[in-house]
Amino acid sequence: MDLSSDLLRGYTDSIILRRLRDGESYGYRINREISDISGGSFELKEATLYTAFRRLEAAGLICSRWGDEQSGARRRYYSLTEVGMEKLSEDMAAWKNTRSLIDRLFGEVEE
Amino acid sequence: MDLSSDLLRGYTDSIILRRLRDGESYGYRINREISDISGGSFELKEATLYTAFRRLEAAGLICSRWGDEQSGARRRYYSLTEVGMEKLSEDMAAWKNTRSLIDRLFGEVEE
DNA sequence: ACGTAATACCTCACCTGTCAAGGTATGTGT
DNA sequence: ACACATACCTTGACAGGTGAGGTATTACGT
Repeated sequence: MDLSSDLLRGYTDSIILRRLRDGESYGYRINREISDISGGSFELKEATLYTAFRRLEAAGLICSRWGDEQSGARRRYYSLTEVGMEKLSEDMAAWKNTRSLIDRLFGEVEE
Repeated sequence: MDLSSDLLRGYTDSIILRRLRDGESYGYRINREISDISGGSFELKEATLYTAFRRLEAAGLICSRWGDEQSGARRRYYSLTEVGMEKLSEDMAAWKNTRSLIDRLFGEVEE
């Protein structure tokens, strides 16, 4: 089952932040990890991913440096700032609330 | 805790459809119900709500009729079409998948 | 008589995030 | 030589959410 990214809109930033919580990483790898975790049912489009990096860096949630690869394509490495770590915590807490809210809104019994 | 509606974008349509599953209703009431269920932490903006009605009706998921209130403001009543009911079922199934995906993407242990 | 609030509907212009479609460059396998 | 994987990037169009505005009816207090 393919998941429409409309349903994940609003989570892209947090998903990327989460990928960086375990340490520095780069775009292509993050994208593959997300695709792997989702079992292929979802993947960020490149345009979305790189737009998100710009947004997150401008907001001071991540920072970047160019890698010094001796061979292969150059990579830009991103890492979480302290503000970014706090934001991630808030986002994960907000997710629990949102999840329970949507569950209730879709619930079988209310009123 | 206030929920950013960015996190709920993509669910507005389904949430409205769900409100109509128990029978005909109208905008103002639907909005109040959503607000009640969320305990006041979330409510659709009017512009969002009425935009959604247009969209859903154009898509053939709901249909509308003007009420014949003897007093008070006029109401436009909406109800689910068959296509709308099917769409709601699909949306609720998609939600379960999305929920589990985000849980995994936010998960503490993977790889 | 007048103002205010609740009910109930609506539209327009703007903003933001997604993404198709393009692009660049390096290294590996055939 | 050519395709493919890795790895990055930008532009323009599009869709949904929303602030700010609007209309109309009824009820209540002063």
